[in-house]
Amino acid sequence: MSAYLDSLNSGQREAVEYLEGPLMIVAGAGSGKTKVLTTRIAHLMHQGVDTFRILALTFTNKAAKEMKERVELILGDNSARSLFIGTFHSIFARILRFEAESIGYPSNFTIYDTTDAKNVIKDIVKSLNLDEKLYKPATVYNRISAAKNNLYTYKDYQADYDIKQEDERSKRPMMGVIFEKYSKQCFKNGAMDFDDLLVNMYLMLTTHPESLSKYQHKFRYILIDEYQDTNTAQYHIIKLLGAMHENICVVGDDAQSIYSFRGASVKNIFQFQKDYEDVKVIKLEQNYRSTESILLAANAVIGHNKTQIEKSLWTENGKGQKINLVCTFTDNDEGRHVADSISEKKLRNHFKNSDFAILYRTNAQSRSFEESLRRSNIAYRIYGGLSFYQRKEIKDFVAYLRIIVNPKDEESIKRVINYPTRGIGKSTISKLTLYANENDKSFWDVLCECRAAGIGGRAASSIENFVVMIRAFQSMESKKNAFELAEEVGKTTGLIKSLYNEGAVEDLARYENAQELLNAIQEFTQTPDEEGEIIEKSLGIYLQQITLLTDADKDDPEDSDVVTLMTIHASKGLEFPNVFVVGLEENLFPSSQSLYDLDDLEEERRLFYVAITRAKTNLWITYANHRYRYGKLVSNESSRFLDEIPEDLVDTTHARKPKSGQFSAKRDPLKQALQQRKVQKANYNHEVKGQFVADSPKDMKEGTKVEHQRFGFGKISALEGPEANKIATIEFDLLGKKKIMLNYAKLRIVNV
DNA sequence: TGCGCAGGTGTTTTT
DNA sequence: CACCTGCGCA
Repeated sequence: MSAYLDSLNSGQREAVEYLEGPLMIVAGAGSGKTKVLTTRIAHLMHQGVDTFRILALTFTNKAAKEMKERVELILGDNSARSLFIGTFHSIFARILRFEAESIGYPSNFTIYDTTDAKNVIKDIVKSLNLDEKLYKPATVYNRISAAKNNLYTYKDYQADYDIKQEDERSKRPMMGVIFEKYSKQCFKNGAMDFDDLLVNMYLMLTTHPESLSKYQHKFRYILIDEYQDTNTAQYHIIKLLGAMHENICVVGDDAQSIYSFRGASVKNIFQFQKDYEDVKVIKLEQNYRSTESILLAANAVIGHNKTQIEKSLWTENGKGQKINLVCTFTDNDEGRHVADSISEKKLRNHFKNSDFAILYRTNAQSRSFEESLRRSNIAYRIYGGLSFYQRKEIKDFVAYLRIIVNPKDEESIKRVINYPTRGIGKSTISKLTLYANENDKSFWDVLCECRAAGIGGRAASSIENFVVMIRAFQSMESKKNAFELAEEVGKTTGLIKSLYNEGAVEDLARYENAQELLNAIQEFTQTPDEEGEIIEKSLGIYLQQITLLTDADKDDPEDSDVVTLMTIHASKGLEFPNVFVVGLEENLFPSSQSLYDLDDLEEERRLFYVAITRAKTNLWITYANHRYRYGKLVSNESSRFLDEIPEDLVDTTHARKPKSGQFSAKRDPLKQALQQRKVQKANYNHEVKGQFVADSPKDMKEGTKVEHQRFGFGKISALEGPEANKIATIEFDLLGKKKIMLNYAKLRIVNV
């Protein structure tokens, strides 16, 4: 039989082998959830299920990527590549690309990120002459988003009595009108925001029975990760897609539900059992990740929540070290203490940087740790925060590309029509907008006939030049690939040049970012796939992909060894040998916004539970008596959650109020030793680091031993295809057989 | 029209 | 503290 089943415990194995009919896996933290999901997919394929009939949905790209890689690893070949594994948003975007026209959208629809969406809202609030303090873009956006996540259209919204009451109470009676205008504007722009990807998927399925039936047939097996985080829209889509075969497997843990602010509802877990007859429920309660102390602490904390599914997580792992509770004077001391602890732990126990994670409640907390780590010469990486694609210079560049692909995208046109400066000012824009609205024309069409809109003189000729330029780009689209086109855009628009000319240091960085965007597009077009598979690589697809990428999706360099800094939200699903959970203070964690609502407070507690359960071996929990907030030093009480951890599990050596600077270890002998170690390590790393120069495909023959930049070492076992485009089958030491297109793969020959 | 500066304002969490 | 906005000036 299949060897991959052998490493599973009985519950896991049952979950993998129960293929037909609805299945709910209640999987506690660290109980091997990902292993079950990936093995299940591999098992399905092993049973002869076609890859394109399996749909697996996750919440983050990272989780999707890991799942794909692990399936590949189990199967030992690249047959996993055509699996539909991805986030709800990215998979639906992919499907909607095919189906968009049936609901009136162009297939090259633009995907608006939160910033784009807020800009549209800002314009609408202005055009309605509303109080911009009251109708702040973020507030309006959140309200609309919440409605959409519940599948409310603007019509539903306007008709709902309770909503109306609520908006009037908060003095925002025009919310429904803004929602309507926003929806119409996005549609007119051929654009969808994040929520629309769900809403429109639902709309498409419910209004086009033939499409619904197509996807119901196609996806014979559906798997949903983190089911406790699904919102109403996602819930209904899953239900629709799975209605024919009812082979829906959901994995979830109510204790880890931390996205209710995004419309997620734990109720979906309970509802699942009511929606289908004979739902098989399997609980995974053995934790393989953490020491007993860590697990006991986590269980004790979550025990303070009223609402939860009964389960008890246990482990066979040893008791392990006590949890370190650390109190410092200020947030800067907190940073220093964490950096020092990492140094010390590295030295004593020979951990790598990547064995450590610092987890915090809010992104703003990263500052003190960045400083202390930098000072201690510890490499780190912050996940989250501003994505590469949200930087101004990148958004500007992308806006041009978006216009080429989808000229209806008014938002993008407005963003760059006068950047770089070409003398098309505010008054001209508002004239054009007015004319467009009055004559029911798209902004682009009005640009094309700007003189009819009453524009003359210099502005008119500038606009005409702009239109000619964009049209020229559009006609290049069929002749050039995405990279060549983007390069042309950078040159012709003067975008690259304007960045280069600005001269200051940060401008140089922006210039380099623009170059990096070009590199990314180049890579997208040139390297069809890791395995050399060729799929469509149009500019339109590229643009739809990048909006859904976050900073966390960026690949780490192969040789990177860094401490991870991230929010607790972002850490879900990950594990580290050593974890610092920081900032355990009232008003911060639990957040000040959550103190007056039991449900909110319980969600904060679940968040703390998630944080604790990331740790495998060592856990530190820290807090500071004083912290800079808005530039002012404020004092804090320790978090109520700390009192919920049984005392006997905690080491309080550093928990008593220290004097400021107590933990700064200027004369620490450890530090000197560390310096030496660093030098050694650098030498050692040097060999590994060395520039990876790929060898020519011509020199590769059957039997040649090679090294792949990502896949490691292997041997070519077969060659096929024409001389100019040879495809090699390579047996990798770690990953097994893979087919690689030599023209695209980066391989170097290993001399034995 | 464009840029620089002063002042106000705000912090959860993310696809 | 850091970002954004609005205002005033060239």
